[in-house]
Amino acid sequence: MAKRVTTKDKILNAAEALFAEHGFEQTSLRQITAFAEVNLASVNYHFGSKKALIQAVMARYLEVFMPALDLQLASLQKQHVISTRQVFDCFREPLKQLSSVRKGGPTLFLSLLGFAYAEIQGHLRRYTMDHFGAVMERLLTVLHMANPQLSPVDMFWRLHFVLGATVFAQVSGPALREIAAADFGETVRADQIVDKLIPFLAGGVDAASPT
Amino acid sequence: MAKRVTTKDKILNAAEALFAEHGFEQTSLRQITAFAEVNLASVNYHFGSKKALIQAVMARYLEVFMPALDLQLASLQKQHVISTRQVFDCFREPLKQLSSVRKGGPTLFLSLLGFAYAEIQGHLRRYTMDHFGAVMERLLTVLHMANPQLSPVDMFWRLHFVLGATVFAQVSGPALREIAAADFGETVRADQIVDKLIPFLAGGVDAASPT
DNA sequence: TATAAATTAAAACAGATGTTTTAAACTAAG
DNA sequence: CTTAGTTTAAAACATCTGTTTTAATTTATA
Repeated sequence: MAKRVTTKDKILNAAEALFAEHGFEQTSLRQITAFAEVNLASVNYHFGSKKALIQAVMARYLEVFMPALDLQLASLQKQHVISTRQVFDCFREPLKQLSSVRKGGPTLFLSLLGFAYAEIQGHLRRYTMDHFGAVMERLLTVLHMANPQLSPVDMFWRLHFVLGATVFAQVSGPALREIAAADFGETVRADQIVDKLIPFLAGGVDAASPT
Repeated sequence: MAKRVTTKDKILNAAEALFAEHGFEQTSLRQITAFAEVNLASVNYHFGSKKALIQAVMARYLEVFMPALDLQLASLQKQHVISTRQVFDCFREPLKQLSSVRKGGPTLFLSLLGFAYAEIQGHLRRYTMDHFGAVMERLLTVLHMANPQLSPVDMFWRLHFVLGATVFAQVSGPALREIAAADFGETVRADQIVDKLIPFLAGGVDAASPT
């Protein structure tokens, strides 16, 4: 008795695909409903508003990712000596688990996160802090364990540099992959960007403090 | 005989201020003309379109910044041994020179650049490559001199991670500075972000290659 | 000063957006 | 089968966007 695909799910899936490709603000409700082959008004009927739809799309991933990340960080936290590299490697497994949400889930999630952070900093910041504030705190804790020589404020800034590089790598990912393929003849799968990113981030965070 | 402030300059100045604060797409022509106290239609009269206005705003800074950067890079290029840190330090002086364009010019320029890159990747990429492609090539050259162990494609990716971190630090700069002040009681001037950023970037680029 | 050109002003235009309203169609319980 | 509740459909709404048009005004030229 396979349940039929509900309108609500059609909308979520269409919105997710279009959001990940073009961003939230650049994607109109008409594009979504046309792609989902449902009526325009059904978005506001099922979700109330576009903003609520965006949150619903993000929630499907965050509810899987955040607890998994928290688990990894908690496990790492038990150790007495922690490297920055280990902290960032904590993101790998939770990211992989997003494949269970959907094929290509890890890449989709990172794209969505990139656009979310790029377009609606305040909005997402509030949502993330409200729902997953504990995870973020644990992240800062283990990062500080890995880099006790860094002052809290310097770590704060570097964490946001990290976010910036990550977000951008994802948002610009498709375009950059094309250029890399054309200029260097090296095809890079979307999920391989993370492999290139993590050493860079760890190197940045581990750098000597500014004088 | 101080020349009166022309409508064209009023528009440029108002647009620059609003663009730097809210981004290009988030700033409407009506906001600009209201702030500049000029008629709405005068934008299209003097510039032709909003896109052309954006380019005009950017050009005022790029025409000062890019040649100055090229000079720094060319000077560094004469040396036989170059560190990544030296490459990034090449940006400091050209940035400072933007104070001659306007008070707070360096910060304004970085904000504009951040929004430009975040919102209209292709558009700005084309413009930059068309007008200042030689500078970008020289930048890649010296970066490769500083890191001969990195493959061209890896350097390509890291350069864009650098861009992402930089852009984001600037776009999110004001908000982050507020948070840093509130949470850590440390006030950071806008131009000091660069001091925190450069060590991070150099550390990231210098990191060992991914296995 | 008279005339031509350049600039400014006000209004309308054409298109897109998120949202709401109203009615129709479907679905499930009594 | 009938009815009540849920869902879908079509249209209109209100607002905003960049742009164009037309006329008035200012500026500069001869």
